[in-house]
Amino acid sequence: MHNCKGYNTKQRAIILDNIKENQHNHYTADELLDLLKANKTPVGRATLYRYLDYLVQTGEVKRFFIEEGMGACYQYAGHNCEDHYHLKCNNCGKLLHVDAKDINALNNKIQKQYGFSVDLSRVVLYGTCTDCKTGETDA
Amino acid sequence: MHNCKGYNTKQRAIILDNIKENQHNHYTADELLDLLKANKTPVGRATLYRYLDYLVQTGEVKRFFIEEGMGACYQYAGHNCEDHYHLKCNNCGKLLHVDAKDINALNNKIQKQYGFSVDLSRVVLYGTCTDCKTGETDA
DNA sequence: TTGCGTGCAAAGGTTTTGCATGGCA
DNA sequence: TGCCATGCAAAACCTTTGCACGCAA
Repeated sequence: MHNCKGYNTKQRAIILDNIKENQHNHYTADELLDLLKANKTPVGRATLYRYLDYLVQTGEVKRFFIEEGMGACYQYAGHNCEDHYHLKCNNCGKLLHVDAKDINALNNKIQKQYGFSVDLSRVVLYGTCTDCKTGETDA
Repeated sequence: MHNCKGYNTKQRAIILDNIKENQHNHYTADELLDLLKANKTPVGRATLYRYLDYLVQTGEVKRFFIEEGMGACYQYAGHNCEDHYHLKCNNCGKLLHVDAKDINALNNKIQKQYGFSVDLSRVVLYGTCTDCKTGETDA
């Protein structure tokens, strides 16, 4: 699927494995580099960025912009993201996968009214999750 | 309101006036610098960034990230703040501003079902606009 | 063997910071 | 007058790119 046009290298396996095994977390590029270094399987900076770009294109990995300056965050999403969209909590960083039927209704409206086709796999709505709202913790 | 703790300088008035007068548009920092230069009222880069940060803090101006990578966009919010969200065409890059009442309905559903509060000001839906779909032109 | 993948270092673009000067109150 | 704001340039930051070598198929 994701490797039908590229080579299967040691580095790519390492990168994907690490993201996949920590799919409940999101990492910046630097954090991933550190993680891989800590696991004694370091990977070059350019290699990581290039492969992440590729994984984001295929949809296997999601890229977020959480911090308001710069520094993208990456998180494993999986292959079947078309029937889900994502809610990202600004506070705790939690990523929720939510059934797409509600947003499909919105998509149809947008389609009819504006002729615009929303790419559902890229939908990420930012906000605050239940836990962070009730706990009122500003971390 | 926004100037209760700062000085009222010529530069700040210029910056705010320009953003306010074009509140239907959004600008990157560079675009704002160019705009001010074109109006023959240039302002220093650092001054612009510093004041924009301040306006974002007070809520008078919204900052969001459209392009995946870098370059924040700024837009006057003022009193009639979150009355629209954004549709971004992946092909031609066009940015559509759309009435928020449809997505407000979605937001309410999400709120009830998942207890998640969506930050409407950050909603950007990516997809393909009418022109690019029908014309099939890759710009 | 072919040609993509890798890694290093340098370049690229955006935002922040240090410091001396200028201007508001 | 006191203090904040300004502007320039340099630094900081994240990401991309060029190039020579290495490795998968």
